[in-house]
Amino acid sequence: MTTIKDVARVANVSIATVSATFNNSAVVREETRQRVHAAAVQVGYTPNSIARSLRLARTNLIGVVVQSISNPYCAAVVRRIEKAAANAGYSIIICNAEDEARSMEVLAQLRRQRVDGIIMMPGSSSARFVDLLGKPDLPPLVTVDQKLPGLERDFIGIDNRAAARMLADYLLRLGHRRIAFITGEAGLWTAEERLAGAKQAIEDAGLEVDPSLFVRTVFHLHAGNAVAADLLNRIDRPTAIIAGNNVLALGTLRAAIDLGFRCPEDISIAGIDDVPWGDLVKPRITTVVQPIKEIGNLAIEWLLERLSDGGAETQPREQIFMPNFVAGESCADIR
Amino acid sequence: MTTIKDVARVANVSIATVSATFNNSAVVREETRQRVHAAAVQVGYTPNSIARSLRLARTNLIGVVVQSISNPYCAAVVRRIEKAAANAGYSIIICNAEDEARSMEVLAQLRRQRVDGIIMMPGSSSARFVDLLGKPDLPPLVTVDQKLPGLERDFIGIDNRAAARMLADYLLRLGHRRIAFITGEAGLWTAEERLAGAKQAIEDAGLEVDPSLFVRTVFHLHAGNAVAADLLNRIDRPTAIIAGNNVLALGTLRAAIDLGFRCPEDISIAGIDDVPWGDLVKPRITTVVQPIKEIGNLAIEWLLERLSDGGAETQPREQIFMPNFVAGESCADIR
DNA sequence: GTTGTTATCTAAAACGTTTTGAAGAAGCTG
DNA sequence: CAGCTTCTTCAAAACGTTTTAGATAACAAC
Repeated sequence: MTTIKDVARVANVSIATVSATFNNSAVVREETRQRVHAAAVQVGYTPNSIARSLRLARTNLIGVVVQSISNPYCAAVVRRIEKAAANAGYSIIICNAEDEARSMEVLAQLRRQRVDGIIMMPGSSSARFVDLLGKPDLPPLVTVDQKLPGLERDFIGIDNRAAARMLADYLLRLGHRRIAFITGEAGLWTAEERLAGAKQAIEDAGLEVDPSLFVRTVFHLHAGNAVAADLLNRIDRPTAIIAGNNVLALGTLRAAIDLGFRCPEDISIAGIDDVPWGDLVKPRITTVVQPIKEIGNLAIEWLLERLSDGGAETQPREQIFMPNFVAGESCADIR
Repeated sequence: MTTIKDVARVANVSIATVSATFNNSAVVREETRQRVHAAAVQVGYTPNSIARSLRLARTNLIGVVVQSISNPYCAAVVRRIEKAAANAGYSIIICNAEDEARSMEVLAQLRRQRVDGIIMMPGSSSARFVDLLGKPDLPPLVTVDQKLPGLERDFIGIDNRAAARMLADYLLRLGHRRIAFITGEAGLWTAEERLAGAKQAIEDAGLEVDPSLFVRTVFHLHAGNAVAADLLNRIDRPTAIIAGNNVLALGTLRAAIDLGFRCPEDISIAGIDDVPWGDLVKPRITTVVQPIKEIGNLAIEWLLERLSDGGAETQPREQIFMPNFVAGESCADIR
């Protein structure tokens, strides 16, 4: 692989001049600039970012940590992030961190690689993990989606209470009185918030919440399936089910169909989070969707601000987007 | 950020010894090793991969180029790749390359970053692009999914003719005689192969192929929707439609439902490629699925072989996996 | 006492850049 | 012509590692 030295030799200048030329420094004479460029083409020179990074102590790399890139919500956000990052001259290293142990490894690895910053969609929220993320020796870090209690870092997410409330209110207006809610693991911020939002909406409507209708599972496909089946098999089954997650919504729908229920005639279903090509599922599921584009863009914007001079010192910021209600065909009017 | 020098000073050894310690060299005395480790902890040392990469001329980075990470098929493959790469001590830089111009930029960027290798799922197949990919100054490269004509590089894909043929044969056995086929852009290898496979199956059954039933579109959601609607609105509409892609299959299903057709009673639909949580769509679409896990693992395996000593010289290899037929509920028996 | 051998450590060079301070040339001013 | 600017180029140092060739010490063998 050819280096700046080869170019310098062929162009008959010093390596400093070649460097200046490639960095568009104004001081190099036009004629020299052309000679250098010609030489670079001749020897097939490609600048070495590694050497550059070492010298500048800046890699133009951003680490992106997600639970699984095959989760379509993550993938959509990552795509926005990659796009915005590329525009700003940054590349992204993507890391799947299924569990906490792997998350720790991944963070250590990113530190070794001297990424300039990290965007994380956390999957776990243990104290030890929060501790690690809070350490000042980690590069600038923006957290997305899952808010970690006690973590003093930039955070971007949605109003999960409002999201659940929108769906509950909608169902209440349609006349539903027995509304079930399936949510994710205890301790996960989004799961808790969504649960609280739904409960609040029901209470505000002057109804009594039936705790047995509020069930937990893991944010995973087949788990949702089983839990939904349980709900549907009850004698006093609910007339509507809100799923706390896109995957759970589909799982619930599938369970209902498999048990011979029609949606929305026999059971109404609504979900939080978009599902990819959700508008192709029949019936179209009523849902609240996150502004993924804005979330991805803002994550990069904030991170780049922190990377700029003086950006490191400012207080942690928080942006809570309002999700959008999108009516589908999965909820029946039973008034 | 602390360096090897700080560790050396605190441990009262030379930097060479620190380096040897961290690289588990056998020559360093046990007592020294412990002193070094203690010093490293004390000063909070994290090795600098950048410096290491510069010295070793090896980055342990792999570039992964996809059209869009939000395509679920890509995401699934990328996830396998990331996992396998991480196991082998490699990180991946992910790049979205929607069009050819962007692909070129991305490749130049990866070259500057001195990635050790590249895995690419190409979106375009122009001669200029193939030319660029064939250049020997590119790092080792494994192409996946889309085979580029005339490119002398490792390739991993599926037997697309067989995939289309499986579906066509299945529909023929069910009594269908007017079978339509929606495929992607002309010139794309997968699209052409699938088309050819379907045609062949119909001819082999002694039937005449009606060219007007073989239509093209872009591998994109709403395009598929429109094309499918066209087919369904014909007087002599087909009794079955094969979609050349997961997204097209869903688009076709949606178009059918929107036009008031029932699937499979009024129209049978089958597709190539899995769709994420495809088993949640009602009716479950009959499909052939790719062995994504095997594809991802093999891509890394081959790439790592090329990175090892002498791996660069071996002839380009090709692995064509056989996809798996998975019957759903979307095709009617009309015998 | 010389020579080898082994075990452990180190100084210095190298990897490919960017940047700094200086130097040479050319042009202008007085 | 001396002195001052301005323009352009360059040598050398630095970034943080790994590796090579050698140094030192301890010990054994002759």
